[in-house]
Amino acid sequence: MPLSIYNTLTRSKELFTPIESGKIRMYVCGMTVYDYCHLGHARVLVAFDVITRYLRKRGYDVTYVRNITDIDDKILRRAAENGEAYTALTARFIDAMHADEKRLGVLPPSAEPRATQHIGDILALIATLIEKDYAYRADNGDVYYAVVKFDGYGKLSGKNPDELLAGARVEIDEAKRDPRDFALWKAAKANEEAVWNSPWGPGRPGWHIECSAMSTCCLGDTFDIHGGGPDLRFPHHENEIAQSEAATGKHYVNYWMHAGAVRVDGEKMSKSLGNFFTIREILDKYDAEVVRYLLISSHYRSEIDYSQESLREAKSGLDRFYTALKDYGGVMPATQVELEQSAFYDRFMQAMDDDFNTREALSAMYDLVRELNAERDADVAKKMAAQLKALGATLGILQKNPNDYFQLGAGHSAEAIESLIAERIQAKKDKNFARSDAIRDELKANGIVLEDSKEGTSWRRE
RNA sequence: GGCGCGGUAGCAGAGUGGUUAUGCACCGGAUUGCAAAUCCGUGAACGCCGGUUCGAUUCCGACCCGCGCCUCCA
Repeated sequence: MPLSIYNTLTRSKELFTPIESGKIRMYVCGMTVYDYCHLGHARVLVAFDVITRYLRKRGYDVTYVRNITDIDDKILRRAAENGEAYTALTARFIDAMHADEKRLGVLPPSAEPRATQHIGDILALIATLIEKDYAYRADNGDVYYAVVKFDGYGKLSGKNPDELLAGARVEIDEAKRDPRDFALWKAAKANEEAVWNSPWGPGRPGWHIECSAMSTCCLGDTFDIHGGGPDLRFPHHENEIAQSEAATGKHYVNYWMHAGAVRVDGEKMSKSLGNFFTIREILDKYDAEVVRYLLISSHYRSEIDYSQESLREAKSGLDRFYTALKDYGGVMPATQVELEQSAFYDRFMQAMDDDFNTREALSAMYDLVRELNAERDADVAKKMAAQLKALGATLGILQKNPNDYFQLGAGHSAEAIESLIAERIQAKKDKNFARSDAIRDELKANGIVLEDSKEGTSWRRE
C-alpha cells in the first residue's frame, strides 16, 4: 500500500519515499511563546500529531522535532509590557502550552529544541552564510541574508523574486542592500536583556535562522518532512530553504506540509486580527476530545470555520462513537490480526494513506459503527468494538471509558442520579408513569438524559 | 497588481468519468408505557456557460462569486 503526501513545494500529491528506509525525520515549526496557544495552534498541533501517530502505525520510526521560539521581538515586547524577565514569560507560556496540548491528546514530540539553547549553532550557520557570501553585516550592526544571491528563492511559495522586489509592501530599510533581505542577526539595542555575543557584535538571532539551525542540528542537512501553519509558507519557510540550502549546498526538505487555516465568522483567525480563541478558554467550556474531533473531522489542509454550531456537531458525532462503545466498557483485548481483519480497517488505512484523509477515515469508522450497533452476536460485536477503538487510537480519540465520557462533568452527583433512577424504576413498576416521567423531565432540565434498555436505565450528561 | 486555493444536498464535509460517501438535521417504519438510544427505509447535491466524451459533479477552457499569501502571525 503506497502512502501519498501532498507536497506544498510541488503542489501535488506524491508517493512518499523516506530518505532512509523505515525512518522518517520530521520537523514542525512550533510556537513563539509570548501568549497562550489559540485554536490555530491547536490545528497544527493536532494535525501533525495525527500524522505522526499514523506514520508510526504504518511502522515508520518517526523522529518528530518541534521547536520552541523563545527569543523574538514579540517576546521581548510583551515581557517589557509586563515588567517581567523574558525568560520568566517564556517559561510560563511553555508550561501553558504543554498543559494545553496534553489536554488535546497531543503526544509529546521526540525533541523540543529551544532557540536560546542553540545560539552556538545559529552563530555557526550565520558565519557559514557570510563566508559563502550569502549574507552581509550592515552598517547598523544587523546581519542580513542577501536574497538576490540565492537562485531558487520563491520556489516554495511560487513567488517571483523580481515581483517581490517590485512589491510596494516590502518595508524599505536603509540598512538593507535589497528590500527583500531579511535579518539573520539583530544588533542589540540599548537596555536589552536578551543579548548574546557574536563576531558581528552583541545581539540576538532573527526568527528564520533559528529554524534552519534547529532542524538541521536535530535531523541533518536533508530530512523528510517539514510542516507548519499555513501562514509560514512565506516568508518563513521560503527563507529557511534559502538559508539552509545556501549553507549546506544540499537539498533541504523533501516534503513540505502545511495545515489549513482556522476561521472565525468567515474571517481568518489570527493574533494580528485579535479575533482568536485560546485553547484553554475553549476547553473550559467544551470537552477537549470534542475539540480534537472537530479538528480532525475535516482534512488537515482545508480551512475550518469555528463556531458554536460546528462544536455542537462535533459533539454529536463523537457521541455516536461512544454510544456504540458504551456496552463494551474500557478494556477490549483483541489480537492484532483480529483488529485488522476487517473491510473497515482496510478502508481506514486507504483513506489515511491518501494524504491523511481523516474525514474519509472517519466515514469508514461510522460505517463500522452502524454494523456494530446492528450486530446481535455479543462476541462478534465485542470484536468490532475493539476494532473501532483501535482505529480511534490512530486518530487519538475514543480511548476514554465511555461512561466517563458521558458522565464526567455532570452537574449532579452520580449518587443523586442513581437514587432518582431507582425511584423511577419503582414508579415504572407501579405503572406510575406520571411520576417516572416527572423524574426524567427533571433530570433532563438539569442536562441529564436517561435511557432505558433491556439491561436497565443508564444516564449521560447532555 | 503578482501567486495560490475553493464553490457538493437544510448545515458540515469526503469522493468519483457511468452504480450508497459519512455525520448532524428532517420525514416514514420497527422498537419503547411514552421517550432516548438503535436499526430499516425515503427524499434531497455537485456555482454559471461552453468543449471533449456514448456519458461529466468528476477532464479542458472562459466567466461569476468567496478566500488566502505577498507585512509579525500556526
